[in-house]
Amino acid sequence: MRYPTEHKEQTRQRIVRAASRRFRSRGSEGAGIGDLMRDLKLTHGGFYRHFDTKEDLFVAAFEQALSEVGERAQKAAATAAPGQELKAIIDAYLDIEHCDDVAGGCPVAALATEIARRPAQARQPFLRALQTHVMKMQQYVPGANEQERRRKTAALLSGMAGTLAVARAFPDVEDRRRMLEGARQFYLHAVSAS
Amino acid sequence: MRYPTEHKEQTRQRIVRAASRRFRSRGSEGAGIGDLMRDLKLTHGGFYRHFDTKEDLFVAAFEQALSEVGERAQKAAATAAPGQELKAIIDAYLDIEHCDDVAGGCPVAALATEIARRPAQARQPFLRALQTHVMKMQQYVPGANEQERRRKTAALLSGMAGTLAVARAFPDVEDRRRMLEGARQFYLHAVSAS
DNA sequence: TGTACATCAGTGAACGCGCGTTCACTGATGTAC
DNA sequence: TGTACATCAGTGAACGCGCGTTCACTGATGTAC
Repeated sequence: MRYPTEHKEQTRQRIVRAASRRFRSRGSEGAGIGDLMRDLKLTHGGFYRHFDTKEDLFVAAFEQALSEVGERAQKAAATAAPGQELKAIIDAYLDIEHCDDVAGGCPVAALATEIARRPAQARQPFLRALQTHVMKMQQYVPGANEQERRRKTAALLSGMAGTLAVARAFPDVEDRRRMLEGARQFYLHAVSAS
Repeated sequence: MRYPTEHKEQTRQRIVRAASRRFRSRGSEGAGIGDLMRDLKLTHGGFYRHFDTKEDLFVAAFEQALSEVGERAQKAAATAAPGQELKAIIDAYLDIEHCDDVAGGCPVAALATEIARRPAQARQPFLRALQTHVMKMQQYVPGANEQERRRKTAALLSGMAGTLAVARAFPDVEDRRRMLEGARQFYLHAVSAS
């Protein structure tokens, strides 16, 4: 059957959004094309009308997730009291709800190790997405010049991602809360002007 | 053929050490039993004389790797000038050689996301190993009381692991160096007395 | 001292399963005439 | 306006491959008598 003109693009977006959640929850190897398409009430064969390979989907899903996270951070900054933007970003990132929502959370915290394992050429789209994200975020980080702000931003974001990933290993929610609270103080102190 | 009494234990250790490196490089799903045993000049069937499942091996490999990393950190602290122990630990961890030696490096930086994905019960041995590691390290971190030192240690170690994982995604060694250098300053500042 | 048997780390064929990918096919709608 | 054909998102069987695990077997050495 033939579909309306915009139908294909809509299906593609549904695939990317669902995949983005599945990859974050289960990793790139743990999430299969068949299950994904079944959840969308489609069959696995149709997947290849939208993507050449699973890897292409993984890239699109990562980019999608990272831009979501970036927007959420900017929203947190926008609604913060003046001068409290960075604190708001840190608090929102190291939040228990973010910690417990792996599928909807930061893809760096969920997938960083898998990206580093890919061959160098396959990493390029991820790196571009990461660099764009850091550039968007560095405006909120204090520092003497752009380079310093940039490096602090990279350290802060990658550090918080690591903390979130480790906190997620703890089955007890109170353990996670304590770890996140400790980390909020730690990172807040780390970014304060020296 | 029958082997000397200690032979089995030696083989087991060879398997764990080799697996520990392979898991860190390739992830728990990317490293197969067949390849692993072949590298050790053994066949895959013999594996099950030493471990019931691949998961058991993964646990042993993680513990092995984390204790190696802990010993290396303590060695760095032991050879540092008085008062410079923590700086020595941070510098050794965020070192370009550590960054580029995934197989021999910190298993938290290489595998944290995979551990968080396991069912709660399967995570327990990893958590025990992590907690032991944090307890060994907290003596080097300043703080008003043990709880504060402990939380700072957890934030520092998980943060540095995240930074290392992200740095490894960059194909260019100078990019990695810059990121590590920025992070060293960041974490050094973060742990300094407020 | 000699002999028969037990042990058990390691071997390698085989099994079962999941998964990414391919491909011939479907059928509703758009388009050409 | 009507008709024949083209399009193409989606279907579902099939393929190939890798991998974790099982299992009957091997054979050198230890042990019992």
